[in-house]
Amino acid sequence: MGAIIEPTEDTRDTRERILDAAENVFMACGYDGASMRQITSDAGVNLAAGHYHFGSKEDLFKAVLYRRLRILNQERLRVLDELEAKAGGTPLKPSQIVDAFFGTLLRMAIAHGPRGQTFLRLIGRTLTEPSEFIRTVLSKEFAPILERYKAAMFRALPEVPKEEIVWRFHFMLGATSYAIAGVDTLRLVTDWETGEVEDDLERLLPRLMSFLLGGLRAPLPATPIQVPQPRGNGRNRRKKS
Amino acid sequence: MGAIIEPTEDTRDTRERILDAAENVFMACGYDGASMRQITSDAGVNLAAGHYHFGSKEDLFKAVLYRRLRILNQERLRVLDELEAKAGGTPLKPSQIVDAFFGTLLRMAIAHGPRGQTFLRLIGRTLTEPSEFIRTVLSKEFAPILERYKAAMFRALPEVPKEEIVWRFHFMLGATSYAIAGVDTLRLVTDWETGEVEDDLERLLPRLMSFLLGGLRAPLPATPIQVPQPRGNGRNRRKKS
DNA sequence: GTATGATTAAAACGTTCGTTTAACTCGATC
DNA sequence: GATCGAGTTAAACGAACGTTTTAATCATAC
Repeated sequence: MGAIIEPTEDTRDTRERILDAAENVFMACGYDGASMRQITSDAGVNLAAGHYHFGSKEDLFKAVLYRRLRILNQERLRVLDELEAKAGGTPLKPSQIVDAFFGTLLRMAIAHGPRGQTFLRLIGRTLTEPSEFIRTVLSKEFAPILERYKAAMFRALPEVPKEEIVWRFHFMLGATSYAIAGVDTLRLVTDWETGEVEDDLERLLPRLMSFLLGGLRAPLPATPIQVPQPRGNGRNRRKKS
Repeated sequence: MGAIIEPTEDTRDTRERILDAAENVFMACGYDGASMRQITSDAGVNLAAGHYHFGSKEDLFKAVLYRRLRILNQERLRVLDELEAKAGGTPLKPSQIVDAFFGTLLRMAIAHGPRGQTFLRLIGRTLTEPSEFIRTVLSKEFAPILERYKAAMFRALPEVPKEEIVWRFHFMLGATSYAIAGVDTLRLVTDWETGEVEDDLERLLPRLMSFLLGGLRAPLPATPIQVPQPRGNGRNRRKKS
């Protein structure tokens, strides 16, 4: 403190102001529903400033995604690296991998406060938008991460067919994205007895983790045509009831 | 057959042609991304026909949702009624309830062919669109169904806190919606070894059901601050590892 | 002070959107 | 065969959109 001016709403960089406003509007309205006019208006800057700093609406959307996604996925890689280093050559436990991927996501969102949660919901929405350029963005940013985590999961569950693991990872992604993105939707549908969203986000982590691990460890479905399995297929297949 | 003309693309009702085209476009582009011009053009009808038959874009979207959602949810109620009638007064098994809700969804989608799958993905997308009028539509259509299923679930799992059940139902909804809506998104991200979508939809059901039930039955998370429970609070609270 | 490069501001461009209007077609009804 | 109403068509409306242009502003270096 002293001579340095605090980054208040009025002194923050125009670029960041636009990014923050865009994050909000894109989350609330979706990519197509958001307009540059509303974004720049919310940010308190001129309409042309958006194009001056980011070029186009598409590039602004990319910038919004990249800003936090890059940090998140770097952290995801770092945590996985650290776990694997500690484990030496032995495979990780599935719970460790799940926590490294989904736990990191939620912990970072919590750490970033309301903005983190906004971004969380934006991601949840974005993953269901099949627009061409959005898929390209997601593909480029997620592909290396998912490859690493897939590999770790294959090593952790050698007796489970890879196809099943991939599907279950997909299910876990869905449960997580949706749990965050759709909170208000379903809150409106049914008057369930959940508290405030802010409180919930911290309680959500253990809840979600339990669910994800339960699903991941569930007995494999009785496949009508079983993919030829080399060996050792009969383990960890019992459920409790 | 004979004098009756088959409902081909050219003889079907204008209304239905518009509904089908709208279903496709809304699924592919989202509500905001879709335009009346593209919908009516795909349907091979005049632009004004859309407004003549449905009034507005909003009402067209509602009509698209209602057309199948009504049937789906009626069937969901019917199945649940039938199960509870068979069970007499005893609570249902959780697996029965999950299958009645999510299994009915997937089976109906399979039964309706490609159109069923399109609708499935449309629903998956729609549930993450927090637009005001969409939430109203979903609320009105889903509220009674969810109340019935929630009640059945509470009866089936009397020892589990209701809050946890609701959350896990939420997670299950997410895993399901996303598993369908996001298939292509993630197929692009990672080159996982899944076959064709059409084949997958039938294999998806047992896979998804295993995952959902595994998550539903997972040990409850170790809650740091337990909500005051009237009685019988000490059971099934252990995590397994 | 003046020149310079980066940023902001206001205004307009062309396009596309949802929606409406008005004319038109056509089969059924009397 | 004139009437009428439901359905269809072409054309246009005003608004909102992304984007561009042009001028004004500002700090900084000479």
